[in-house]
Amino acid sequence: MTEQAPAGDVAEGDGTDLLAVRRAKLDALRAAGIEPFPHDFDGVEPIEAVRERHAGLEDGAETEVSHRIAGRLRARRGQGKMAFLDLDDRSGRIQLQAKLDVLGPERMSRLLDDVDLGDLLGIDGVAFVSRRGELTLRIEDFTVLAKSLRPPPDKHHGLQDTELRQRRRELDLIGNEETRQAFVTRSRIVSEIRRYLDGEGFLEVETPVLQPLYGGALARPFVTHHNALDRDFYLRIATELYLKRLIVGGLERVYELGKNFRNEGISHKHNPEFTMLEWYEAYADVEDAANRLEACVQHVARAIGYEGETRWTEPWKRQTLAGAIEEATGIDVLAHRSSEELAAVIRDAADVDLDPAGRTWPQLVDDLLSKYVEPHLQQPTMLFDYPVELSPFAKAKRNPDGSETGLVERFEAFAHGMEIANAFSELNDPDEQRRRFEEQARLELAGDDEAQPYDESFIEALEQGMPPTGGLGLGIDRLVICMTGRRTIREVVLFPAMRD
RNA sequence: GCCCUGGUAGCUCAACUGGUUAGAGCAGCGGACUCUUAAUCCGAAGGUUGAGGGUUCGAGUCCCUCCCGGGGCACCA
Repeated sequence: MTEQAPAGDVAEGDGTDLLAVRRAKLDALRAAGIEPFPHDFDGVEPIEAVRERHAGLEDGAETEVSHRIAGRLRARRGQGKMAFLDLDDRSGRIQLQAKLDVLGPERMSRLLDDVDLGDLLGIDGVAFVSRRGELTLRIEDFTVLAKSLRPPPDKHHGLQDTELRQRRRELDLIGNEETRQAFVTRSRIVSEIRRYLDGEGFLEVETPVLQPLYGGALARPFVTHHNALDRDFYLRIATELYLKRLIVGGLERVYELGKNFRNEGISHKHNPEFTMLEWYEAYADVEDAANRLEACVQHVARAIGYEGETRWTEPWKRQTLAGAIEEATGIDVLAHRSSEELAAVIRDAADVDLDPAGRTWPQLVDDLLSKYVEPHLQQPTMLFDYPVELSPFAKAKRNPDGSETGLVERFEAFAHGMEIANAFSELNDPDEQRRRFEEQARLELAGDDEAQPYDESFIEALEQGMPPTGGLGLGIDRLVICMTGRRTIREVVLFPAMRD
């Protein structure tokens, strides 16, 4: 960071020390009896509302309507005895006109000499439309609301440097309209998801972030330490197990929308902390979860006025996982249920370039999915019927004749080549759940370092009796990527993880 | 963790094959201008080229180490 200029030596200068120049103007305002950091400014109207009020006026039209607005000074086009300025607030931008014959020499000089681009101003002005058709407020009075002591980003190019944009997001938000739009949209997406679920009788709940044992997903956790208890805790990797205990407790429809933490690599679709929605619905199954996901996302897309290429509001494509893999690679994974057998088929497949050495059977299926299927799923798609080995918390799918399929009732939803959601008919047979945990332990020994730890208190909860339940997890950051047309998770997380 | 690639003024970008004093625009400073909108015009400024070392008569440019981004691989959602 740049050093602050020493106080005092700022009254005169050649203008090369940008910070000193701004501090000198701060002093000049105070010397003129103007408080540069006042406490409030009442009765402010959003710029967007001013625009709506005067929509349709002709070029050159005058009004007698006065407005009070507030925002950041973005540009100034001086003309001696008259000047145009642009002011931004969250809702948009509007042009201001400052005239010597309206403001008088004293206030005109304050506005043009002591106010800088980037300062926060309150404006009282009368609306008119310029000769060239721009809605403008003629400034009757103005108030400095906060002096800006650092220069703003380039008024035309904004802030381009990706590192600066993420480390100093406030500058990105000031300088880049698209950034502000993306985060406003993110906020609306989250609130519309809540509105939908609340309207469907779900309760929003909060479960522990610090957990004595992590679980509910396949991932490595962060570890932290509680001093008074002198023991380690894990930051949650999922809310799944606690939420299901609430279903056991009779809350029937619950959701939690919050941060999860996974100690994995960082990429354009992975941030160490990320926002996840999970909901659980008693007396429902995977089909109900699928229909509800579709309804929920469709509600959101309509509510935010989504206008991109993705067909959220049409019925989503649904197919089986095995079918999608076979379509893409010609390999029928269900016909080769051991790692050795599947590895041999993968080696023989002409169009498949994967090294199956040392991979377990579920890992191989996952490899095929991630490399040959997932990247091509641009439009919303649900893949059903996952192998039981990949799904330790999902209920088995049965053939009509009652025979085993080796599959579970589960789907994952994809869009823009990314997984965005994961859902299943929740396993509620405690003995079967215990066997799945033991199978996870076996996989861990076989080389899967992210297998589930055994959670006895969760088993006990299932022994208490959990109703049949449909559960779903939705990656909020990824949904926001898709709905805002951004390329990476860093573009939709305000302060993504970075080195110090 | 590995591979590739980048870091030049407050911001956005130039600078050929290693060659004079590292250049523009915006912002800032001084001046002109009462309907401009990337306002315009005149003038004067503004740089430890990410940091450190090396090669060379000479380094923004080549080499090494480190720091911080971006892309890819691996791992994951």
